[in-house]
Amino acid sequence: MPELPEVEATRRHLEEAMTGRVLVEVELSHPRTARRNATVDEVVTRLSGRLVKGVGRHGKFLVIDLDAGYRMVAHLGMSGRFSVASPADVVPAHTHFVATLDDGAQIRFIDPRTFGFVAVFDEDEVEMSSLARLGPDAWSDPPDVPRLAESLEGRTVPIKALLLDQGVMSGLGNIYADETLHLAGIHPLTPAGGLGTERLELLLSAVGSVLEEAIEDGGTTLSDMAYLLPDGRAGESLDRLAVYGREGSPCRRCGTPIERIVIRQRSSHFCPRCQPL
DNA sequence: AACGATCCCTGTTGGC
DNA sequence: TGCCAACAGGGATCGT
Repeated sequence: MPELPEVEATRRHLEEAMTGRVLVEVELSHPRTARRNATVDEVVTRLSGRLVKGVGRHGKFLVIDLDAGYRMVAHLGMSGRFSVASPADVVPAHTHFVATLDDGAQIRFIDPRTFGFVAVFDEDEVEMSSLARLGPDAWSDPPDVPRLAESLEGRTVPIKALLLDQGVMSGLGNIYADETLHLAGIHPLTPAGGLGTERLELLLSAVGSVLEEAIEDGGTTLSDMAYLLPDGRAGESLDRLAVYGREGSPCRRCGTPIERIVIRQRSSHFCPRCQPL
């Protein structure tokens, strides 16, 4: 499922394809994809004719700067992906959004489960949106140890749940949160507020290296997931995963079978020997 | 305020 | 072999 590395890989493709281009025609065919705005028509009207000034990212949100004071904000959700295509290319099932650029290319948003969205906000609306409540980006602007310690002070919530809290630090999802905790040697049920300076340093270091490596690989494509890069290629990070989806398989470090538990209704994978509680 | 549960959605999978 | 329930989870929302 798309997390920070997959969104960053997507951002790079969209930046190349969209920067300096004009959205000459916009089609939006699914109301759920437009649900952050008032109506489907509002999204289409606001986007049509806009010049793309740049393509950014905050956590798992894509933030595309437009002229006239608008920002296109998109989230891939569980199953969303963008495609940079030619109008002649076959349109995949579940294509809910298509923007045709002034060079003829098409930016398409394909999202079977419709957890993702495409929105367009003015400045005031961005302030009111969930974007404004995001913590610092886990890769490009990670908190330092004192700042993270302050966020975690007194928190009893398991560290795994806290890594998924986008208000503390944004970009990690279930896969890379598990991978990060394994690399740092921290049990996912460890109370967040109980981590000392030394383990917080390990944790932040692990966040950086896990994300860096995944970005180099173009993200993770799971066998049962639709995530693909905008050029149609699959991410290549799957074979590197140490714990996610490896319940019962030997830990790559010590050989102990990987265990799976449920935390906050989500699977957590860990090595009981490398990550003692 | 902090924390936990539920809901949304559909392609894939596993059990019978 | 075929069918269907269970499963996957990011973020919004609500209850405790």
